[in-house]
Amino acid sequence: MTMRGNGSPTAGNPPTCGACPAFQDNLCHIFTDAMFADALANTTVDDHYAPARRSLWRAGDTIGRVPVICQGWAAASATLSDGRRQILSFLLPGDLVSAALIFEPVSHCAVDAVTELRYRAFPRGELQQALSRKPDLLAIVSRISADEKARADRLATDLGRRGAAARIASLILALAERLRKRGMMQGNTMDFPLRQHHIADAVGLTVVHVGNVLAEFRRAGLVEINDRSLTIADQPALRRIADEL
Amino acid sequence: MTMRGNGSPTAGNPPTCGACPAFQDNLCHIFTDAMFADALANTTVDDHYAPARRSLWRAGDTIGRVPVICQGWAAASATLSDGRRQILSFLLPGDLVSAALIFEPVSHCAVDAVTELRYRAFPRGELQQALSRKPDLLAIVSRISADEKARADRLATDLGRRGAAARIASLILALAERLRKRGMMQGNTMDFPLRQHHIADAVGLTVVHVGNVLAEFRRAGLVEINDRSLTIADQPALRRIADEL
DNA sequence: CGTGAGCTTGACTTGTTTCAACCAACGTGG
DNA sequence: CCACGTTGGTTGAAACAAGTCAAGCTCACG
Repeated sequence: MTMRGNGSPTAGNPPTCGACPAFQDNLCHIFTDAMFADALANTTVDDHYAPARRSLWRAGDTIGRVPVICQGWAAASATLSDGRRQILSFLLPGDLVSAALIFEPVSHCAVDAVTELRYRAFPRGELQQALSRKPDLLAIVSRISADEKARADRLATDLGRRGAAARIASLILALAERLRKRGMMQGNTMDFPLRQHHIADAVGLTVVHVGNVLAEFRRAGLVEINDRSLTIADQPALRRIADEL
Repeated sequence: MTMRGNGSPTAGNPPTCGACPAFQDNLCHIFTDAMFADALANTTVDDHYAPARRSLWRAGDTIGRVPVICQGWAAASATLSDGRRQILSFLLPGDLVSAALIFEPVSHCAVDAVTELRYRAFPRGELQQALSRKPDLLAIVSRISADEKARADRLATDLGRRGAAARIASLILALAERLRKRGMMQGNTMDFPLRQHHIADAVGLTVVHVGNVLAEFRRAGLVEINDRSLTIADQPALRRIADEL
């Protein structure tokens, strides 16, 4: 299955996305799910490409279609008036950018490409129709939405009640977990395209402090990071740290 | 409209909740909305009462019906293994405890009564049926769900990227705003049943520090707090603080 | 009258930020 | 080819924000 240029219609083709390996639960990649493939059989689909570091949408932007990440990582974030930034979630291949976009065409946070990125946009109207036709789809979407909410709540408790080391350990473990579900872990190592400033903005710390904690993790033999790849060397210990202070 | 005892069915009665004043948008009190009143016309409804400080549900609990707050305040929170707690949102009269509960019967966070509390529980099955029958209702629920998500994201950015004073000011303003929509503000003053430990758990600080900041606010003439009631004395200044550090 | 929950205040400690300097890798254009 | 700016990472010292510990106070309640 190959990617098409911007806006090229592929009516009749069950829309799939060749970039992502096997998916093991219905939280991911819903639009290529058997049910959706049926519901969206004759819909127009357009694919998009963005280079690393490109801003895709800013808070308040109108998004005509419902985007799904196919390849690469992106970050959804909120920016304060003085420039401070909080990354609210990392978007991985197979992720709907936001479940809310199925119903409302306006993004409430900014989205930036972390790596080179490919995403696919689906027409909102047909999605909604499919949704009201098949209650099963509604269950899936509500599941995705609940999952987003659970992740946001988890982030809030991490930021509010955990120390630096725990937040960072927690982030690493959560990403590993999500990647594993997508079959994107090789043993205990994963592609890790995040810069320290991404991590800092995600866990609410400064870049310098993140660097220190990460160095500490490396010294303690918890993780190894080189060349945009991270391996979890001592998962039990990392998990212990994530649960503690 | 009067309250009934636990579990007493009121079939045929459009379910309303006499405790809450006028509601000005569809985010609140959806179950008494004209559309829902129709959809749920002959459903059984049961009312519940809980004294202040009572725990209603713990994380992971199964909740048979979908609860809506009628009177009083509650807090939804996550608790860490060592007892630290993060309040994820305060539930006000008219609030659905969680939109996710419409689709799944298990709560992913704990809920505690802040004040003496009355809430009403609706049968999930009939709610879902009404939802798939009328697409308008789906729009409303998706709106509520998006709103919950936006609030969670807002909380995360506050906790991750703002200082103590800003977080507290932000909380006060957000509560005032929500109460105003419900017609529960008298000018610039509101009922304010929160203890300092609630605020502390909501903004991710210690009780002592919250006390200090609040004292500072009072000294600066920003707010007045006495006898479980809070009045915003200098809203512009408070707003400025909420946006800054 | 005692008890416990809630608020206030002060002294001290810790975690995190800020500021600054420096290095390595990389791409660009002369 | 080299000089150069940019981006990302590392390290150390000093400043600051928030946490901890502790004591004393009020008030409501039994």
